[in-house]
Amino acid sequence: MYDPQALQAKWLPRWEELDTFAGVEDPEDPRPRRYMLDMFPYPSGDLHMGHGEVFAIGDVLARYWFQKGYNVLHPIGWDSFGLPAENAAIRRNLHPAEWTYANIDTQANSFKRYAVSFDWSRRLHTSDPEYYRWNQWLFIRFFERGLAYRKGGLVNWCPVDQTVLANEQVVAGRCERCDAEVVRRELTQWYFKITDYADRLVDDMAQLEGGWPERVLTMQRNWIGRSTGADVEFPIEGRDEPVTVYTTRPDTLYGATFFVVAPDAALAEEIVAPEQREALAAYRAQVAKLSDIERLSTEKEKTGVFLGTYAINPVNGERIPVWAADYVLSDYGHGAIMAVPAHDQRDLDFARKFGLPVRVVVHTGLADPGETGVATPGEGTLVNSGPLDGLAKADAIRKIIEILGERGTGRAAVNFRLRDWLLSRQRFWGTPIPIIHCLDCGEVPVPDDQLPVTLPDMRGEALAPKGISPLASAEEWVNVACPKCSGPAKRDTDTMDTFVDSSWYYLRYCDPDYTDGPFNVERVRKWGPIDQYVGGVEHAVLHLLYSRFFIKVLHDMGMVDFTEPFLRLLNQGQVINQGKAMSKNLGNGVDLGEQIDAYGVDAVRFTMLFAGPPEDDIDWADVSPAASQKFLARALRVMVEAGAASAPGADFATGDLELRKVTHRTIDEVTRLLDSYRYNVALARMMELTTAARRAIDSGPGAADPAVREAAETLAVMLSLVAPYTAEEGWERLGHTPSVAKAGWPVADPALLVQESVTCVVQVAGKVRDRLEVSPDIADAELESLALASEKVQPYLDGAPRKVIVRAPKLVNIVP
RNA sequence: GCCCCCGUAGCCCAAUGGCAGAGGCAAGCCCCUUAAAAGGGCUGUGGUGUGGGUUCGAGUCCCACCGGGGGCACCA
Repeated sequence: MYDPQALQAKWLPRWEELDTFAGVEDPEDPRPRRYMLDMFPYPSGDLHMGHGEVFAIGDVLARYWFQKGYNVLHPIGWDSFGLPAENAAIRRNLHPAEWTYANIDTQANSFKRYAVSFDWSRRLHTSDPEYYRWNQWLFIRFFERGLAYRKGGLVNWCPVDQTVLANEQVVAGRCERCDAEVVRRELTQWYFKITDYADRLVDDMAQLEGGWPERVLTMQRNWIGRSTGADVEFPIEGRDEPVTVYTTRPDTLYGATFFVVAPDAALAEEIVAPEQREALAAYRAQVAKLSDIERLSTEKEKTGVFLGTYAINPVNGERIPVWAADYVLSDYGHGAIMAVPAHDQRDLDFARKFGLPVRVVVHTGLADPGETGVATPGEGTLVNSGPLDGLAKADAIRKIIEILGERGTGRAAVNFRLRDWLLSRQRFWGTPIPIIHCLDCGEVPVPDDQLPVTLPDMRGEALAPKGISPLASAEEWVNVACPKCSGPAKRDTDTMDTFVDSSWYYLRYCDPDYTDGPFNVERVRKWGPIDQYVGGVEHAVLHLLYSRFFIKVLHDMGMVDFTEPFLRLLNQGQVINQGKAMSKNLGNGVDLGEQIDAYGVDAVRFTMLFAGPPEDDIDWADVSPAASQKFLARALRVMVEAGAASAPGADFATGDLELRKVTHRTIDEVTRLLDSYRYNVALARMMELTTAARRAIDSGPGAADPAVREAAETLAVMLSLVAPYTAEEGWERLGHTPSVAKAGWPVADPALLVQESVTCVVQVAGKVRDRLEVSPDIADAELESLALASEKVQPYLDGAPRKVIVRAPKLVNIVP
């Protein structure tokens, strides 16, 4: 009788004692190192089905590498700062730490039961002062390098969470966390200068090709949005300084028929003619009322207002009207554009709405945009463009940049969609920003020897969001002496985005108790970068982009010797139920703990991995943990019966040849399948091996045959990756000492992989007409004559064949 | 609207351009059993969403369309 709960009760305490996966930092350790990392969890409650999947996937790989003889780093920690703890604390009149650390304990116990091969000695929590101290230390280093700065401007404000958000945390105008519609607010906030690294963030993706899912790379590329073009200076009537615009199509400069500035930019107010001032003010008010969601709608009609002033086209001296319109963004490029309606759909829509002229300057062979309303952004020959006439796009761009350069009114330029990372938050449960504001000295970093700046003791109602950070009301905490002049000063009361915490936690795992810096540089040199990262695709442009940025900065600081943190990335699918995401509303939730209680840890892990490729979603309604349990019981019986019939150390060479071949073919295939992350197929092969061993026991050479032991031992080791309890029990029943995790990965004997004969298919015109048993190393010519001589083939041949394709030893195709 | 991925048996899924089926679920049948459960075994008529194309040969490569999923969507 297979009793998974009994196996768990038996082995879990034994494993605690054995501590098989404790980290080894012995410099003499000859094993090559590997770093396997799962995205660390947020302690929102107990582990759920999604955790069950990610950690099952990660654990197979970690255990596989361990069995193969690598020194594996496979750590766990908690991303334990964040809003849910704070909201829970307000609701229940607690300190956020109470809720947080209770959940961490729950999750830690669940992880242990789930038998994930973590090195528990490296555990960390980002909400520990020993951890966030180093967030502060890093912040100050960034500040010193000009990479952390404060500026005022329009920011995204989440009215529900009562804090600002980074651009990356706004999805289609809504808060990524709580889905509330964000509003724009004018506020002074802290930023990390990620835009300084925009080029490298794009260029270094070359290192990740093949190791990261293509779609994640695409999403990052889109997010960064690098484009190349030119800056062109347009004089404005009645203004001393020209206004620069950015365009990706400088070749169409002669087609500019009007000029547009962002209505919310200072420039609009500055250049508006007195008689249009009122109109602009009204338009600005109208625009300000729009939500982001309305503003971003592509369905929206173009709106705008004439500013009563004119710009001068620098290449032909033409006078073109200046408008303000909200389809021009104040924070991209220079907040102003030259409008070329013939070759840009947005400009054309605007021109048609307001009766502005359309001039074709690229002959594309398509109908006149002025007539059709369809812009022609494609390639073509330049016309109506003075010196550019007759040129193709690329040449025209080169030429016009040259002309502008000579006159000093333009130059080649690169622009990015990426904005700086807004990192301050008006919430409590995060890392205090280690800056002291002094009236005389300005922004003064807290001296390193005074770190960490710990959070004041606040709980319950005191944490309720008020639109400013709760820390502001902790007066004793806020008021300090300026570290520079000792005068009265105030601490910065914002806390850091928790994505700061997760941008470098994987470095600290290498030596989590290190006290001389955020991480042990030598240890990171040894362990880094991460060989395999496993986690959800929801972080494609959040955590993953921020981490890449951090590593590049740390590289420039000389603290790490690599430029990309994660060499390989695997995005596991979601666990869904009945075709839909699990949710309370739908009432289709499945609880991980309940599944484990019903079927056992091993069966749940097995089911997660067997369901399909790891990146596919698993519909729990389509899979059968009961069937997984049945298989594990069957596998364990094979191991138990083999163990009862023979002793360890048998000479496998004397065993049944047929079974031995199956075993070794399985080793060969499973090894290759695991190397390519095809766990579902690898498990199918293990099931086949189990069936073969079963058959050998029942109707073959019998349980005592050494080949049966060999198969059973192989099975125990392979299953240890997926079903550690079952495998451990089987390993013991086979007469071995725990732990099976240390048994070592089996190696296929090449002599047992060769087949004496292969079935060769003989086709005539693609249809199978005969099968021949041939030697696997038969020569093409011999196989061809054998095939042509076949009696079954003869009737289909009419004289000499036109062509014979031979793919020895498996196929011959005769074309009559 | 643009880009990417995926459509194989009732279901989940396999198949270096070479016999469409490895594994599992469900279903049916058989053995074991007094019986049931447990256990062991047997059973696959879909020709790979549709239509073209390339090839000696296409589930696999190319084109178009249909269906599902995802990303981007005033970034000049």
